[in-house]
Amino acid sequence: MVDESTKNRILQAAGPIFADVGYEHATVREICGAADVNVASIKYYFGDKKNLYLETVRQARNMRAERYPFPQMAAETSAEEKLYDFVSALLRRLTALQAAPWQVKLLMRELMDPTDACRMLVKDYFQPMFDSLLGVVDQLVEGPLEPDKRLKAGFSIIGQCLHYRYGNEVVNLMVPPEHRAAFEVEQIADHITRFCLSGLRGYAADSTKEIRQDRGPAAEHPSEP
Amino acid sequence: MVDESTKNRILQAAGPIFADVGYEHATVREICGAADVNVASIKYYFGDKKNLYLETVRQARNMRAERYPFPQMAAETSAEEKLYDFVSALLRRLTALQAAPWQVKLLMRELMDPTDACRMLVKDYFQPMFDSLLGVVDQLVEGPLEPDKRLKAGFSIIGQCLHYRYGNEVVNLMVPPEHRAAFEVEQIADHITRFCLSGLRGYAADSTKEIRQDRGPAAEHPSEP
DNA sequence: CTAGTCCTTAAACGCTTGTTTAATAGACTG
DNA sequence: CAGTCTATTAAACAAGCGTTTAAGGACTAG
Repeated sequence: MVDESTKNRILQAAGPIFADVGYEHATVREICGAADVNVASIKYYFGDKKNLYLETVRQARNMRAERYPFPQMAAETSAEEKLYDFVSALLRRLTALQAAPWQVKLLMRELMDPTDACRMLVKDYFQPMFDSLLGVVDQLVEGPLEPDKRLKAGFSIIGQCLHYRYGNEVVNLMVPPEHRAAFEVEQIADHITRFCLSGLRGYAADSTKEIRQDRGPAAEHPSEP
Repeated sequence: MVDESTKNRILQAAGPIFADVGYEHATVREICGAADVNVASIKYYFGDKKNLYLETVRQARNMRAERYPFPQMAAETSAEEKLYDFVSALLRRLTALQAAPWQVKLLMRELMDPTDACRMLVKDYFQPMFDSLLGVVDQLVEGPLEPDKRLKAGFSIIGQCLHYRYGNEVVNLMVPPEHRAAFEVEQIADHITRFCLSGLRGYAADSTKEIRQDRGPAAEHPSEP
């Protein structure tokens, strides 16, 4: 049933390895060892390592795309609930990344540190998610939002989520052990959702108010050396 | 005046290189070339490459620490204004990172991808910033916040800022060119500040309201393969 | 002057990397 | 059967890496 061809065995072996250690740290010898294949096969089937990586990313994208045509939310679900679902699903994917399938790991790697032409597919993998999020945002504010504000609101939401992945190390250092229990996915999702809901509500409202009193360009840090 | 000793020349040369290309991609030969010094000097003065890196990070931290005892805000400044200043300063540091001094680049690198024992100094470099932010948060909400909520609020704020660095590539891909102009530091800072202000205001208020109606553990994505 | 310490040097070592070669075996074809 | 194309192999290649060696120069102290 499964494709046991040499070429495919290489791809199957390369996926998890690239996902775990990244392009640079992955060696063709390790990949070929895992695939139980001679090193020369890479030249034979893929030309070189870079090309193998590209095909691996492509494969990961396709596998995910057919597995997840991003979750359709029922129309009757409230926008608030949709937001929570989005946030919680994203958080879950990000923080459970340790145990995530290699396809997700690999795509995340590309998201954080895009290589070459792959950013094209980063785009067509993540854009749909983002658009669906923006749809929820639209429902949450009364009246249409200017396009750039719409985008910024979206970034604010996913920024808060992604921080628990990007800044994972730092978060752990800053949360004292006795409060560690309050940082489970559900509770973080709950916080972010509330924060964003009330953030969005007040958002359009006071868009006129000035934050800073006029005191010149002060409060700037001294210029860098 | 300046320390022209061989050891110091190596450190001066190593800093920008590690900052630019990271530990792995930096080669001792390149560093020694830049310092105009023999490769063996690294063994002589630092033992090995890893140790040189450690001393370089240490040096960067010290230089920044004496340059920036994190900005004291005047007591009469409003909390709203303080928040804006914080956000805008952080954004500026992050997005102007292209031209940032190597010390900042290097420390950021450690923040995003901590190596070994260095996370200790990641902590004592960033914790003070974070604490000062939490102080501002305290002023912005009426009544004391539970400790974990306080932390989460802080993470929400810096998460939104950091996203413009971490997700820089993706942001650029998702912002169409005609709205690019609306993504200058001031405007992003303005957005984030407003979003957080109204987020924080409503935050404590509706902490009782349930977001999700009870419909079981649904809306979960299908389990990963 | 001599001995000893500190520093610097060119060269090589040993290892790993991606890539390539050339030989081989098998399957299919005319 | 001879010939050709496909697939696979062990081995070597060339380049880069961090590290080490051993020798010698420059200087100071006895």
